[in-house]
Amino acid sequence: MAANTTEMTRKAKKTNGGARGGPRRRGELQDRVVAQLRRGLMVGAFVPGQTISLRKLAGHLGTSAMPVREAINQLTAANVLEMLPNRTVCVPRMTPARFEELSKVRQALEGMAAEMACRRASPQLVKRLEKVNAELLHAIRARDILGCLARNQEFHFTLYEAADSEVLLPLIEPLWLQAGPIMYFSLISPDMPWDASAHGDVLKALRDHDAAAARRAIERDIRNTASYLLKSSVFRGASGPLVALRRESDFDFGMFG
Amino acid sequence: MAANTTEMTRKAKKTNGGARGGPRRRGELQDRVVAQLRRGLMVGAFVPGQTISLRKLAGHLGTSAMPVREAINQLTAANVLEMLPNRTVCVPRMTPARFEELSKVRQALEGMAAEMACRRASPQLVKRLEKVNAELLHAIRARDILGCLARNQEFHFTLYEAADSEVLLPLIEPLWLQAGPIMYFSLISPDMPWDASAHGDVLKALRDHDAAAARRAIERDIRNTASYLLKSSVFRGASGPLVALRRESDFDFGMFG
DNA sequence: GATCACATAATATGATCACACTCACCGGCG
DNA sequence: CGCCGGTGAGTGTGATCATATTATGTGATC
Repeated sequence: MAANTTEMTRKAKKTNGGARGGPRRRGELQDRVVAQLRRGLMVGAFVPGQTISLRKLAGHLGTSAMPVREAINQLTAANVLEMLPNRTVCVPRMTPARFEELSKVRQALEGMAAEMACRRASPQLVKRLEKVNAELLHAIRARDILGCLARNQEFHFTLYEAADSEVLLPLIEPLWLQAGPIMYFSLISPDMPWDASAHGDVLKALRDHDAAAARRAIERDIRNTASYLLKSSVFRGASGPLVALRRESDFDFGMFG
Repeated sequence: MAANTTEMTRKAKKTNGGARGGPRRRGELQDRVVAQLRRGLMVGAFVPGQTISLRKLAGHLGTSAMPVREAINQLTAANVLEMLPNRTVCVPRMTPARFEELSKVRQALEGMAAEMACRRASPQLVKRLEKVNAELLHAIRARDILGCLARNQEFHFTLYEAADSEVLLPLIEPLWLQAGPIMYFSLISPDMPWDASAHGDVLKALRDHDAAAARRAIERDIRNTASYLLKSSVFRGASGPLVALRRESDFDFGMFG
C-alpha cells in the first residue's frame, strides 16, 4: 500500500505544486501525517529514544518535507515527541518516575472526565461501552495484543467523549500518546494479567448514575495497569531487545526506520 | 572547503535567503515568535474571537511566513489557539462553561504540582516566593494591572517549577495561556477584589511542609478568582467594549491587528 | 595504534513560489 | 427590491531552494 512515489517526484517541474494525486482538500496531507504518526506511536512502530529525521520520514511517506514538519511540530508541542537541544526530534524515553507522574495525572484528568461523562451518560452510551468491553475481553482471551490496545483505547475514549469537554479531551489524548509506546511493549510480555474488572465497575457506576464511583473505577483501572507496568520488566531492560519484537509486517509501518 | 563559489549568485532575487539580520541561531526566529505570541496573549494584545492571518502577522513581525506558521501550529496544538473549519486560526472565545472546566482542571493539576513542590520545597524557594508575593501585593496596591498579572504568574510558576515535573508543567502552561486574555480583561474592571490571601496560605503550608495544605491553598486560590470572574461582567458583554480598553501603546503589540 | 583536524554528508530552518480554496464585494438578472 | 453568479483579493497549504549548523567519516599526525 505504501505507494513508492519516488519515481514520479523526480522531475515534476516546479509548477506542479501538489497536483500529483489530483486535487486535495485543505490540510489533508498534514492531518494524514499526524494520524499516521499517532497510530505508529500507539502501535509500537517507534522505539523510545529513536530519532526522527524530517526528510527521511517525508521520503518514506511519499510527501514533501513540509507536511511532516508541521505534523512533528504539533506532536512536539503536545509533548508527544521531544526536541533535543540539537533541534532534532525523538520519541521520548520513559523513565519509571515519569511514568508514575503520568499515571497520577491521568488518574486526575480521566477520573474527572469519567465523572462528567457519568452525569451526561445515556443508555446508548452504556450499551456501546458494554459492546466494546465485550470485544476487549474477547481480544484478551485471544491474546490479540493490538486488539487489546485498540479496544481499551476505544472504551476509554468513548467514555471520555461523552463528557463533552473541550478542555479535558485535548489534554487526555496526548497523555495516551506519551504512554503509547510503553503500553505496546508491555503487552508483549507473555504473562500480561490484563485486568478489565475495573471496566465492569465503570459500567456499573454508569448504570447507577454514580459519578463518584465512576471516577474511582477509572482511577483504579489506571492505577492497576500502571503498578503492573512498573513492576514488570519494561523499564529495566534497555530498548534493545524490544526492537526485535516489533512485528512491522502487521502494519505498514516498516517505513519508520 | 571553498567548493563551488563559482555559481554563487543564481538570480539576485531569490539568493538572499535570510541573511537580513546576520547569522542566527537555530530555531531562533520560531521561538521568538512563539514567545511574542504568548506574551501578547497574556497581556491582552489579542481579543477573543480575533482571527490571525499568517502573512499579516509575518509582515508585522518582520519575518517570513515560515516561523509564524510553525509558531501558530504549536499554539494550536496546545489548544491555545483554535483552528476553525476554514483552517483559519483565531484566539478562542471563552464561555462560562468552558472557563469553569478550565478552572477545575487547573485546580487538579496545579494542586498536584503544589503538593509535589511542597515535598521538594527548600528555604530558598520559600524566600523567593515571599519576595514575589510582596511585589504582587505592592502591584495590587498600586493598581498596576500588568504588574499583578506578571507577579501572580511568577508566583505560581516558580512554585510549580519547584515540583520539577516534566509532565505537569507542560500541561499547566497552556492552561494559563487559554485563560490569559480573560484574566487581562477581567482586571480592567475597577473593582477587582484581588484576593492574595491564598498565597499566604501557600507560603505557610510550604513552611510547615504540609503538602496537603499547599494543595488546598492553591485550589482555593484558583477557585476564588474563578468564581469572581464568573460573577463579573467579563462573560456577559460582547468583546466589543473590551477592545477599546486595550492599551496597545504600553507594549509594542499594536502589531497584532 | 590512538587522536585530532578537516572535509563531506545530512539536518533543520527560513524564504519564496505556486496552487486551491474562501469570502467579500458588485454588477446583473429575476 | 432581492437574489444570484462572477470576480478579485486574501488565505492556508505544499513544494522547492538556500543557508547555517551539526553529525559523520576519513585522513594525517603524534
